[in-house]
Amino acid sequence: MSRGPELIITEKDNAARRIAEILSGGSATAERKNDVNVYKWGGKRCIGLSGHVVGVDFPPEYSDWRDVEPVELIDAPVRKTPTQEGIVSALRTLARNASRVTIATDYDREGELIGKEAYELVREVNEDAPIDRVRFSSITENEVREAFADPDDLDFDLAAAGEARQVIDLTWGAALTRFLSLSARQLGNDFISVGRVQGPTLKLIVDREREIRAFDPEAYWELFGDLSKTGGDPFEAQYFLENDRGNEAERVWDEAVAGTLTEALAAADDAVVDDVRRRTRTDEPPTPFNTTAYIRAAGSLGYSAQRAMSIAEELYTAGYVTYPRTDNTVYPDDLEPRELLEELSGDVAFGDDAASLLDRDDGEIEPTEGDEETTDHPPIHPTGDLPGASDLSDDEREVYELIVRRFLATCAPAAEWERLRVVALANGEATAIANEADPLAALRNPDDAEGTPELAADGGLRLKANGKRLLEAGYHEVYPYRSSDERIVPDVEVGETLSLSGRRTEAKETQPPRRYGQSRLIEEMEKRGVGTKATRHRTLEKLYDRGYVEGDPPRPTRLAESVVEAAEGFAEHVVSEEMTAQLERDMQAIAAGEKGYDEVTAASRELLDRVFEDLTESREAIGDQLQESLKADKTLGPCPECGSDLLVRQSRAGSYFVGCDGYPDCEYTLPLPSTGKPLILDEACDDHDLHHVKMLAGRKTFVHGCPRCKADEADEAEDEVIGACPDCGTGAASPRDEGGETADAGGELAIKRLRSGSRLVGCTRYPDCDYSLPLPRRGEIEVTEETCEEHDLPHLRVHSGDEPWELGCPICNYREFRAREEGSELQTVEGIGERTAEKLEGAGITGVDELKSADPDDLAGDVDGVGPDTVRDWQAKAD
DNA sequence: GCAAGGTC
Repeated sequence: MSRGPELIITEKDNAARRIAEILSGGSATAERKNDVNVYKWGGKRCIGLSGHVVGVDFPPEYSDWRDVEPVELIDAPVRKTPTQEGIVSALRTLARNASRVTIATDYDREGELIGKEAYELVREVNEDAPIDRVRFSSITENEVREAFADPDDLDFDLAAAGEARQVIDLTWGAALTRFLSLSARQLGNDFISVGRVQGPTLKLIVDREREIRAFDPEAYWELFGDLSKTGGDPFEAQYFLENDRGNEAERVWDEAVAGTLTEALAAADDAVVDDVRRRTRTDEPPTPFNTTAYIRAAGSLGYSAQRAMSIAEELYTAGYVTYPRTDNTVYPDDLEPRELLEELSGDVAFGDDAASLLDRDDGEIEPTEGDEETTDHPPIHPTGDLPGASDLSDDEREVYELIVRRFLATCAPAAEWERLRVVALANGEATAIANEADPLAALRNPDDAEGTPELAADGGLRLKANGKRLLEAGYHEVYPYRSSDERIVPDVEVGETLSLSGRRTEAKETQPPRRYGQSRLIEEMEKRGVGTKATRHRTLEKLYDRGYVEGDPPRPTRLAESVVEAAEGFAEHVVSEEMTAQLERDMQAIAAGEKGYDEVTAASRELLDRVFEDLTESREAIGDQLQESLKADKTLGPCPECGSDLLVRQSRAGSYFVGCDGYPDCEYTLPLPSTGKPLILDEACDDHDLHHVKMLAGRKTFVHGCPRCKADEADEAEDEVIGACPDCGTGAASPRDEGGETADAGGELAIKRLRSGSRLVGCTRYPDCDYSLPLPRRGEIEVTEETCEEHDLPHLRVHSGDEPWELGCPICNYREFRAREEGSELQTVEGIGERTAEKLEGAGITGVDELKSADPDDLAGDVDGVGPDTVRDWQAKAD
């Protein structure tokens, strides 16, 4: 047996570094091998993989989509090949002379499989060294030491469960994806994919869209009035009816009854308090963050799921927060909340709040726990290493504070609310009139299957008001992301008379269910067991990339509907969450030794064989349907010249425009705005029968409308001259170019409207002179009497929204705009956020070039809270 | 070029 060093293998570099630190007592040194860190101390080496370093795939003879029938993939062999050559070869080199190997990958099923992959790579070069497995769910001194003191063996059954999943996912995914793509002749980048996770996720979105489309709105009425004590503030109360089962109804489903009740309400000047109920309610602090809860909270701050995960990843690699991909909602025993709170109390933003939790009278700190306790990683929480003032961008800072405050909240006391419910009976004529109405009709909800309930004994017209008051702010003191708004209803007594004013009846309609937002979808996926903490947000991204959903909240395209329909008809399994559930059961059975890998994969292949029997017969019909949908997703409406369809197309340069399906016979086109990606809306133009277009461009998203209307408006609009062109007009200072053309060619500046919908101030001699200044897309532009002395141009005023705003001189405006852009250019440097950029601008640094050429010591003297080293750091990063 | 699952 070899007497070489002992080798420890982890799932990722970060874990390798920390484990080396713990086991070596801090003496480990790092060394690069093939771009991989190897940590070294005494007779030990520790290397981190990068998740799976080998992948499953078919042999190369199956790689041509046209040569191989998709059905052949079902029984094709599946191989494992290295996908991370550098890491694999480093591992082989280290393993060759290792005397012992310890697998320390993550403590979950996928970690066991990654461990087995490492095991096999080791065995290829070293037949003898004993190979152990250690398991721990958080990388802390105690857990790691205990695990290494008592190592275990790899669980080959558990790893085999993971391998079964790999093979089943690959065969189903590849065979069906190729089948759909080939049948619709979509072979380039626009192939049509399906899989065990994207299938049910897409069906979830499409099913909701079907519900929305099938929804039939129902009219109803609600009545309100404002009550007040003498001299007191008014508070809103709502009409309701209560039956003998104690059920309350606020909605009136009959227009005539609503009319009578409105009359009754009008007849009352005051109302007598009939009932006052007061109770306190405990509002428990939130549970620790797992990935899904974190994505949801970041979502309510306006971050997409993708963005939230990438920021968390940054914070993790920088060492400020723990691993962001976790299912766990229970802190490990090792976590000392008191110590962590002490470390956090050093921060300027949340330090006082952290300290306030340490100062509580009862002294005890007992963090909350969620329902999900797993072995993978701890819940996401701050590490206690505080970032410096300029270490984070603004977004990173905001998200970091969210994670910190979530931790604070889990250590904070519950909040206490007082709920106050007041019921008042309208006085005067109201009762008599109200009793004329058929209150049964008022209470009858068409959706209520229980039938008509008995009425409460007393008639009349009753109003209720619900108030809530925060008695103990509790965790809200440290966690401002959940509403702690109060609704004040004053203290009143039974029998007290309140005056009634502000009576109103609101006509409403029932609303269709809402589309799922991104974080809501991820929550649904988790609830249904579809995907994992590390993949759910990526699956969503994939649906966007594949052209299955657009916009936010994601809306399915026609293509998505056709794919789901085709799957429902022929391969229901792949759009059903039951596929994952079944697989999960099989994996449990393999892990428990009750079923074999071969048995499970063979059964899955048989099922896929049967799917293909039906599918093959309908190949053409499915292909036609998919192609039709692909075209429908791009169709705006009829071409005015030839009657074919107008389609959204993309030029070779990448810009979007509207072109005719009859091209090249018909060359009709319309321009689209240059910013954003076009989304075709349901709404259509009455004049041209063309669908409206929305341009998706993040925060700059806007509705363009009917592209033909926009082009017509531009054609009809007169240019409005506002002055001389500074490049070629009267008084222009210098010769324009060496082509002999001189200044003072008589060019004038005019407000112009382009066919693409944008507006600008440009030279009347365009295209000979291309001087131009941008104008906002929205609002009426008024040319005022006021003149800019510097540029001899009128000030402009923009009328959009409620208040007109002053754009001022268009040249000055553009100059300010450019300055702002330059300022924000600073933010492209890692570590510089909005606030830091502002400070730098205050010191006269407005662009990256200026930053690079600045003297670090001088600049540090001019900017608060920034040292020369930080400046040098920025300068290095800006290069 | 297909999936889903790791990690960066």
